[in-house]
Amino acid sequence: MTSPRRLDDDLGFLVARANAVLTKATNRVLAPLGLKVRAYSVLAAVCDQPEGIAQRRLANDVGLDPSQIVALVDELEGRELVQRTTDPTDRRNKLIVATYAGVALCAQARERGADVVAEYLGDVDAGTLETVRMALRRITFDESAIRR
Amino acid sequence: MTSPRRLDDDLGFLVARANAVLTKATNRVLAPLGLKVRAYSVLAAVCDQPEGIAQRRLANDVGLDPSQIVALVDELEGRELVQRTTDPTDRRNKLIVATYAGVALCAQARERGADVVAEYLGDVDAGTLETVRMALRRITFDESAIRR
DNA sequence: GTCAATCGTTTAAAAAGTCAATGATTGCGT
DNA sequence: ACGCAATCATTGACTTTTTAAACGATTGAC
Repeated sequence: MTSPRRLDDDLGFLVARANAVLTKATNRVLAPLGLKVRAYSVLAAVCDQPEGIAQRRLANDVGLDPSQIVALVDELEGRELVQRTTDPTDRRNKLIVATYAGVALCAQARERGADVVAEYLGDVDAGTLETVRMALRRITFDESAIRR
Repeated sequence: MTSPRRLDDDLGFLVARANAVLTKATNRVLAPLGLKVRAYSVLAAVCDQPEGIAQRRLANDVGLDPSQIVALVDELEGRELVQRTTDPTDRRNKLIVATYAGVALCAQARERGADVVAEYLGDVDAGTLETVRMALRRITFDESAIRR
């Protein structure tokens, strides 16, 4: 009914381009920390769950295939940012927990990521910023929408 | 200064996840038209320039590497959705123009893409929707921001 | 009229995403 | 107690997307 008239009115296109820009810029500022956005998102998701999180849930939370999580956790574990232990209550699960160093690095990465966003949206007031987040969350997490 | 406390407060992360969701869903609805989002964006960018557009500018408009445009335009040209002619005023340029069929298919694709967005954000009022677009456009096109 | 720059194109390599299969482990039904 | 289906992490193969360097053709500037 209300198709966009021009390409840069197309929300899907805008999200894609914004993602490309933000990913590139964020990768650049995360490079000194030895992280890329994918590794950062995994680390952050782990840090969000101090009790530890199963890789399955991790994959779901960050929106990646479980097979990719393996390599990413491997890398974080190798750098001692994260610990991998088998869940005693269900030995199929591997519980991932962030180390002190992991939490610290994550905080730095968060800061730098926020700087990038501020670089582009610094002069946007907090209210509209939250509106944007809300819309994106709806796309990302809305269970009612038909997917798959 | 104001880092996100949790991963799903991170705007960059939200954009990335929303992009994944929208891309997947849009690819699905475009499949019957024989298009994917990348080809659609190229076709749409061409349709936005009825006088024709050079591939270089095309690459810039859709945010893809010029080398990718070659293959995408090749495909569209093979399907007669687009015509490629060398610019008489500058024979280095190739001018891309959409055919009738191209414009028609683009309109269909636009419609289907809009349907996907409506699926997720249908109950969001037009005002906030435009706010979201504005923010994304700022990220995508803001020349003042430090890039590259 | 030479030289640097720009264009489209080709090619190669890296990164990211998709998908099926495997072995270990669990919970359920019987 | 036992077998069966389901779930988990992991591996491997495969496709798509991204990134980068190089090339010949063409142009504009000096």
